[in-house]
Amino acid sequence: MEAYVWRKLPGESRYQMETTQEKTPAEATDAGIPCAADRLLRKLWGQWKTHVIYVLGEQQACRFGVLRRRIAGISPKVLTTRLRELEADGLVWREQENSIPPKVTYGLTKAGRAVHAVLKDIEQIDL
Amino acid sequence: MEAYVWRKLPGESRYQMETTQEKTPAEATDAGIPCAADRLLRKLWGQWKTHVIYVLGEQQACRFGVLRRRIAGISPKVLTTRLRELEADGLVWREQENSIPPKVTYGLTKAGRAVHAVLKDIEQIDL
DNA sequence: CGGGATCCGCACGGATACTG
DNA sequence: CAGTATCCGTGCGGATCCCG
Repeated sequence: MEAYVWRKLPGESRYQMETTQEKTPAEATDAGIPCAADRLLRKLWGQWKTHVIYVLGEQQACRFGVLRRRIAGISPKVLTTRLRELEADGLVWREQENSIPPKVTYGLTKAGRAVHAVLKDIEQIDL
Repeated sequence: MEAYVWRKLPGESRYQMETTQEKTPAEATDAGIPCAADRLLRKLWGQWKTHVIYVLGEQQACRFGVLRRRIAGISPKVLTTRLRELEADGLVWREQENSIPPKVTYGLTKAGRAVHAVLKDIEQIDL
């Protein structure tokens, strides 16, 4: 592998490079695999997500307003969005009581608690 | 906590809400702490980063071109950027040989190997 | 080979206002 | 209370070209 041709031809000002396609089947296929860890970590991308998991992990359940107050600086819109994403990813459940005033409670699913545990582990390791 | 006043005044069409500032000092301070796990995970945000760590983790050291070929679809510019970020975060080292043709080698630092291990762990857990 | 320089689109997050 | 609706700036990633 790693063979190539690279030279400055006489009379040319620029260098020329010709790669001789030496990609092995292995090299061609073993790329592109979105690794398992990546799938999980992507669910935690974006601001606030880990923070939400943390707060929800400490309590059993939590209402929107409490969450919002415990996560200083987050706007309601963003908090809603993050919660919806986490819910779609199966990490968070949502329970709505159609009363006046409205009352919505959030909590971690089993998967969510697993992620919370992972976060705790990572926190221990740190660097 | 969680006390509030909320009512529809006679003659008004909209509801009124007055929050009585009930934030406890605890609630006010325990937010905003960027948790340790977050610090580490942020280093892995953005596309390709975990992939780069993976590939570098499997070999001891790796040249730019090889890396590029093993990560299908990444552009050289983006790969460079990611590598520079990982280097700045202390996860990757870089060794340059000022020859013609240039020859640059990358590898994981101790911290990088730790992260690689974490990735492997997460992969096991998955969901 | 291993990049740097540039341009460009758009998704993401923030701010503000409104509502049943 | 627990959201939606709207606007808006920027940052990230991709594409392209260049270079010793």
